[in-house]
Amino acid sequence: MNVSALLDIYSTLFDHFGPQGWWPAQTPFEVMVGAVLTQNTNWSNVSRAIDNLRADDLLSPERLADLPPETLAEKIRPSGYYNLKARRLKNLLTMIRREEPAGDLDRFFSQDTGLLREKLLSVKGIGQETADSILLYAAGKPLFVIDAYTYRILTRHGLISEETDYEAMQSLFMDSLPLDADLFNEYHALLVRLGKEFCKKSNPRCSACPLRRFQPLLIDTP
DNA sequence: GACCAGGCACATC
DNA sequence: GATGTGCATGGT
Repeated sequence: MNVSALLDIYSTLFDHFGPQGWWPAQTPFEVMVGAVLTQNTNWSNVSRAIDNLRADDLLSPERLADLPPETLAEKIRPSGYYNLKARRLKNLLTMIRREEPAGDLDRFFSQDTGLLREKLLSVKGIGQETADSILLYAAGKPLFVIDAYTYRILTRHGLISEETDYEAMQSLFMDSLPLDADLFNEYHALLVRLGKEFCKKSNPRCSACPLRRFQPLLIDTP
């Protein structure tokens, strides 16, 4: 894997799908909430949960922090794992309130990226993908987000081994591409788009995949 | 009814 | 350190 291959894949995806306009949210705080809610969950379910919060005007750090955990859980029920995710959101809100009592997210995000990432990762329920999603899509930091689709796409095309971990995949992109938040934003969104349409866990539509010329290992199962 | 979806923490060996 | 399991809804 080298720079030109990664850029070649990017161009191919962009030419095929066009700009994805990510993240699907109205505010940075909404991105943070969505990043937690979408853990191992279909976005359409997350969207319902966020609609519930928006309908009650709860999409702010202060108002969500003041909400009883049971009430929060009920609001986000459609996103699945709702008790777990209510706790995770509460953990995140507690950290933010400790860092920024006024709930000033701009100020929070103006910190050093590495430090910010550590603070996010220290929250129970925020792992690498969720942290990086928040950093890229809410804070605009140039970090490449790795997810299940990225892993599946790269392994199925024989571009990485199945043992490759999160950090190694992230380095793959970040060590060769320019550290550009707009590029990383679009690239990750395009990989998800490709994953949803062509690289599902079962029944991959490999023969119609825009990246088919990159795959030495074709998996076109009946 | 089985399988899947933009993870993560924790138990157990 | 690797591997397994709980968490849960809604769509296909």
